[in-house]
Amino acid sequence: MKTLYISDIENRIGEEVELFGWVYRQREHGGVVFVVLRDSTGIVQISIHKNNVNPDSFNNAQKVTIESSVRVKGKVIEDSRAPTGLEIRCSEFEILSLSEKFPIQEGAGKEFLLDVRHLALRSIRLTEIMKIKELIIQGARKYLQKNDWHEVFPPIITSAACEGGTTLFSIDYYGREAYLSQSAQLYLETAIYSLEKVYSLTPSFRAEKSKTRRHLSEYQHLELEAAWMDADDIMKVEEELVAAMCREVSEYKNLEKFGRKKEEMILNLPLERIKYDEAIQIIQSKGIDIEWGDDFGYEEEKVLTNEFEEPFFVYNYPMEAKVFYMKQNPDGKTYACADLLAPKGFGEIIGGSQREDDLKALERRMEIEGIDKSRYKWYLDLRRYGSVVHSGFGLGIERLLMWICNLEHIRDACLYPRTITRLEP
RNA sequence: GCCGCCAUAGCUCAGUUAGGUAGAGCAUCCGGCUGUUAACCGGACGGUCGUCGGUUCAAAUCCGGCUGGCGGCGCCA
Repeated sequence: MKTLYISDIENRIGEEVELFGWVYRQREHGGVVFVVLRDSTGIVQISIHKNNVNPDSFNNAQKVTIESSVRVKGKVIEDSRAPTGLEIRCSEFEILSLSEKFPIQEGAGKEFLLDVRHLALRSIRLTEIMKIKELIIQGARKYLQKNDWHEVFPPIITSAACEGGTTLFSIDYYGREAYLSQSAQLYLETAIYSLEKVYSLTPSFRAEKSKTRRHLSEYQHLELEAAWMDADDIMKVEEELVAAMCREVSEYKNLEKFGRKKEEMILNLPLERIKYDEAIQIIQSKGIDIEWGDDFGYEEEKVLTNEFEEPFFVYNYPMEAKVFYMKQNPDGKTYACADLLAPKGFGEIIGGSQREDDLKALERRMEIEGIDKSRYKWYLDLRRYGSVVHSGFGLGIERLLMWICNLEHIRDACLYPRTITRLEP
């Protein structure tokens, strides 16, 4: 078993070490061969001098191909000429598996890289993005555990829509039509009557034929739901959670590669909160034609989010722009809901609200929006048996990661992005 | 669903405006080089120009259909 990783060798200067990894680059220069070795922790240059190794090792280093797996022995030395300032002076170079010609080379196009995603995942950039994705989830779990949230595991196979308009993927369920879940929310609502504060991290599926850089057909959805919390309470949870996720990322050593500074990942709480009414005014002041009651399109959202440096809330949206299960405000026109928007056009990261806990009011909303109540019997039951003020929200992990890593396209936030046309590999 | 764009060597692309014998860089192969950093230098190899049809003496280039894809909007997290 491998025991030493490339990131460990900075503590082993002057020592003879053995490393296992993959060939990232190979350059031959007459009597010296340079191999850059890659593993999960980073890269290091190996120099193989003809006169310092046995002929087999030198021959191996000469013929080794990109992405071959290798075993290397040598002394760790500091050398400013090496890409990372550290280098292994090789004494043994063994090829474990000689790679066939690796299909990916510098300058490969986006489409081609997606076709060979199983190989493209070896890139340093994607490796780092996956590590940061893991960090934000770790940050979330730490926060949730510390604050006594219970993790639950709702079904992915469901019988009905959770939200009105969005399109569902249907599957054959023993001869009946079933759907892949697009949100765990309604199931989480059922769990708060026993566990009070619950969350789930599940894939959600949207069959929207969306071809934008912010959309996936399958994404990681972190959803929270809590009894005894109103719209203000849940906004506080939202910002604390996002701050905890960002704080975890702030320790990542290569953040500057993504154009981020450590300080930017320490959010200043409370985050700014603006009413929908104010948001409309800001957008109108930029010369865009929008009226009260309209939801923001992408152009409007971009103009608005460019006014901010950190994520911020927009709350109290008009009812016509949102969904039936939200709690109506006393003004009779808006919902007690809030979205968390990332700055600089990255857009909506969280959508949340207080939920309607009054049976009559909920039924009225469903009638107005033309929703078949019989399909939501169990959901309505929750309002018959000890109804309680409660709130919740959903966070798109890839959307947050996209903002944190300044990604141009959300597909880079996934191992295997699922988009309209992309099902393989 | 709507709007716009693209398809030429293994990869990235030029050539299309104005029709006239298919180009470059990288990769691959061969040779050279003991400090390279996407190494460099020399040579070789590499193509039914997505597909079907039309116009023309002549089509990668002009016109039409089809297929595949990209970007954006709507919708959303």
